[in-house]
Amino acid sequence: MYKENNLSKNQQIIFDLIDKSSEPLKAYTILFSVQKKGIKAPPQVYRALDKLVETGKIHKIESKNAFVACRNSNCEISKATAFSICESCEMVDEINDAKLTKYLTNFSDKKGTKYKRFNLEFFGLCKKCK
Amino acid sequence: MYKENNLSKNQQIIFDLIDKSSEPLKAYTILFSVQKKGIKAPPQVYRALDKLVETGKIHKIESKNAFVACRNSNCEISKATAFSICESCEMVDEINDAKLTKYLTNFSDKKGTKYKRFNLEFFGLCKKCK
DNA sequence: TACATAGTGTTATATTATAACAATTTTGCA
DNA sequence: TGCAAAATTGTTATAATATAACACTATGTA
Ligand SMILES: [Zn+2]
Ligand SMILES: [Zn+2]
Ligand SMILES: [Zn+2]
Ligand SMILES: [Zn+2]
Repeated sequence: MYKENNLSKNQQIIFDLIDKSSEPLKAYTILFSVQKKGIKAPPQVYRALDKLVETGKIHKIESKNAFVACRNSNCEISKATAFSICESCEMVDEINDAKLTKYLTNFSDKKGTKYKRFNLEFFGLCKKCK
Repeated sequence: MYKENNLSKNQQIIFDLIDKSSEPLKAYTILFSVQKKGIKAPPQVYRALDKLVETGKIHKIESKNAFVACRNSNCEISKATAFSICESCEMVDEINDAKLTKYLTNFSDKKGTKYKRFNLEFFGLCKKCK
């Protein structure tokens, strides 16, 4: 079963839920939603989330402790993530901007250090809320 | 007492602790450290932290749930923050790069939306750990 | 003084996340 | 095919992070 799509049963259930959601989902919201499917305890949810984040299927919105499905081509396996977050309605959109990604991926600080990963969160008002 | 430096007693105690620290501090680490000074309960710590974040004296490192003192000129009151985070030793440095700030402050997405605030976290290895 | 705003102290509780252990399923490969 | 390693699952308990609610005190300004 695992081979077919490389997601395990719990991972698939939880990914489907996140993928269908129009807003970021929190771990315990997910837990309550999937209890009817037999996922009953927090570790089951967190383990699936960890794996999905690791493989770039989902991203964690750090400022919200919530998870969204990746809408890009897996963000070079999550080395370069950027989001816009509405401060009014909580909406989150993944930003897919090649120039921005390039700029930040190539960024080096004053000591000349380059970084191998970044996460960027923009805050403001979405179109609806403006 | 408040007027002298615009920080209240608890705010000053907690700011001093964070400011002197060479690494990000977590709320409960702070709580344990200041109990001898009479700050005994989580809400006292979180309220001070909230105010210090709000006024730009400290920043929250979202990926670590920890707090650092601002090392810039208060980051235009925390509208534009960027950090480098070592994945090995946990060290965090605030990035102060005018070009980067300008680039991101002026960034507008494909729909032309501009954002009023951002937080950027870079991950990699610091000089020591490389 | 008197009022509004900000800060404090306290108890309890909500929310987010992991440790630890036993069992089963899947996978890669001899 | 058959076996061991790796991944996944299930479960209980607990750790770590954060807020609600309420009573009270200090401060700034009119
Ligand atoms: Zn993505
Ligand atoms: Zn909105
Ligand atoms: Zn700063
Ligand atoms: Zn380091």
